[in-house]
Amino acid sequence: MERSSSLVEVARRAKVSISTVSRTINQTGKISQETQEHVRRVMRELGYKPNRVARRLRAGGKCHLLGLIIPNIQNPFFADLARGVEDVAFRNNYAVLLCNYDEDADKERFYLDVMQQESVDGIILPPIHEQDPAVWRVVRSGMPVVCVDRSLADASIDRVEIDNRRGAFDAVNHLIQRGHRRIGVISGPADSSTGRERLAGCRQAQEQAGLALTADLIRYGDYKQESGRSLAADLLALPEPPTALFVSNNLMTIGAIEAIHALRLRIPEQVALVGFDDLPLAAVFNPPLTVVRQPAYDAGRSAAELLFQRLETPARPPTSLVLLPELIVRRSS
Amino acid sequence: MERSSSLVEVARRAKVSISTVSRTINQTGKISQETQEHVRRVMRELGYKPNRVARRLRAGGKCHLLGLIIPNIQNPFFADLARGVEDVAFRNNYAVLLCNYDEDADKERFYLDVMQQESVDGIILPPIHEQDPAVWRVVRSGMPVVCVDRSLADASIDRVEIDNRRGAFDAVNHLIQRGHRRIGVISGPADSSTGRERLAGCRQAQEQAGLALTADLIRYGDYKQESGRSLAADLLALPEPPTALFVSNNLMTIGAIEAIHALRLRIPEQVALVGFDDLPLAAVFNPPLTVVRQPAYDAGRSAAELLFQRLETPARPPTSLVLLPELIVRRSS
DNA sequence: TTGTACGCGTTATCAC
DNA sequence: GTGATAACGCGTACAA
Repeated sequence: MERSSSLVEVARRAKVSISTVSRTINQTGKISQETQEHVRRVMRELGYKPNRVARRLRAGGKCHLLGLIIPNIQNPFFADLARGVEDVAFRNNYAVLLCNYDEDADKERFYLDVMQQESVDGIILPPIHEQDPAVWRVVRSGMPVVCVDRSLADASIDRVEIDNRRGAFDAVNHLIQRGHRRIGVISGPADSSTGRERLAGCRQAQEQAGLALTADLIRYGDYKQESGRSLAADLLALPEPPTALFVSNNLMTIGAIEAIHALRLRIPEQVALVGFDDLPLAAVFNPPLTVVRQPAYDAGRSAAELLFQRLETPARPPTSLVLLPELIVRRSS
Repeated sequence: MERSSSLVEVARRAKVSISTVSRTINQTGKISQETQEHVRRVMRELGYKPNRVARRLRAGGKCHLLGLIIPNIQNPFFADLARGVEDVAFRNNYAVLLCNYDEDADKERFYLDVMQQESVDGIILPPIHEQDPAVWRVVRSGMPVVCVDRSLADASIDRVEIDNRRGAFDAVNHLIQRGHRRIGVISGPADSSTGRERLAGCRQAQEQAGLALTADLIRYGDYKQESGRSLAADLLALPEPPTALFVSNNLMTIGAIEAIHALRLRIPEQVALVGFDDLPLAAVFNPPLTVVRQPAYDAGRSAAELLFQRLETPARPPTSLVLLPELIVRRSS
């Protein structure tokens, strides 16, 4: 492989020392105007690009690389989030090392190791759960970490959350306003913070309306399509079936629609439906889907901005940001 | 930041030289069993992890990092593809540096530079177009490159393609079988290989049926939702509008549906619709969408496997793989 | 079988 | 202002 020219090469061609070249690049120290211009010209001629790897090895800081570890890139929510992170990074001339841990603790640990070994400037991630020892280890090592979407059970670290309770509250409250009294809930895993918070939002809305959210109307899924399908089928087969369904994430919502179609039920006349997370086709669906839209892109953007702020001012107090989801009322409810 | 211990640290604690430690890690050279075990124990105690950055700086090879540059992570097709790449990489203990170039040549160039400066082991990407000078430069520099989905106008490099012509042919042929004579085509960019091939497939199907694909029924989009919407609106406003639409990718298909709904046209009675690429909601859509499903995950997987084969045997002749798409007939056609 | 010393491309700390 | 030089952590040729 044709070796890309190094600092030494440039220095030789420009007949100056490597320190002069380095200082020209980094604007550090005093260099005369003419020398600078001369060096710059030579760099251009040689098509010189500083070697990021060497830079990182030396410094540790300012490596212009940032790590993002997400549960599942195939979930549109995380794709949007990743995009938000990436756009901010690109604007700052940073690249993003993006990894996918597939809700698997081992994979998460592997990628956390990789990030540290790559000495990235900082890491953004939704921890797999609230006391994630692997993440804690990284935090303690001094690596800047920003939690997004999910978080650690400790306020001392930067975080961007979405108000899950509020989103679920709005959704269920909306269904109640429309006159529904028996509302089936397909929740996320009981041990995930998002799952718990969304369920709490449902409860709150029901209690406020003087309704009881009885256990027989709650089902716990795993945020995947198939569980949405089977649990919805389950609820709709009840002796006294719910007249409305609230589903806690996008993939399970798709599953719920499958189940509803299989029973040849009409939306919203026979079953009203509100899902958490927007979907690419939701707005043109028939009927258009009422959803709680999470500001995924903004969450990613904010997380990246928080990280850059911390890199700039390492001593600043931890910031906690809460973004509001938005109930988009369309026609399925 | 608490410095993660280095080779020197391990060597000191184990009372051996750094080469012994290095050789123990890399299984290179002869080390006595007992020394190895001793060293390993010390490494575990210290929680030692080799520094990937230093490793890359040294060798250039075996850096266990692989670059993936894709047009748009928010497109489910590329998300699936990325997932395929990542799974194979993970199995080989490789991390993936994933970047998003947003169909923007400048961004693509930026990320290609990053990849080289990071000295990744190899790069997987769909080039932005067939004579992509930035990609060519990288290839000439000796960096292993695998093209996936799209390719360069030269057979001398590894590639994984999907039979776009065949997919488009099947789709349009299907519409013709259903009796359609005026079929509107929303193509991809004219300078992308996928765009051209899919268009060629349309042409072939029409010619075989003795139909003329007149220019007024073809529109060229940019694979994004908004272009699908405006171009579909455009076609449907024709004095003699098409009775069926073939749309060349998923995001533009969503846009086309928007346009169809805006005109209050019924699918498939008033406009039949076939899209390229499957979508999460397509199967439960009303009516369920007829699509050409591309094996995106497999394409990513194959590309990564090809790359690993090349890393193992740099001199092997370039391989070209063609994967078959599948027409899934549902109810929109 | 094991140890020593050098170089990878940078940046930072000296000295001039 | 500018130049020489020591790290950064690792792999490896060469010496022992």
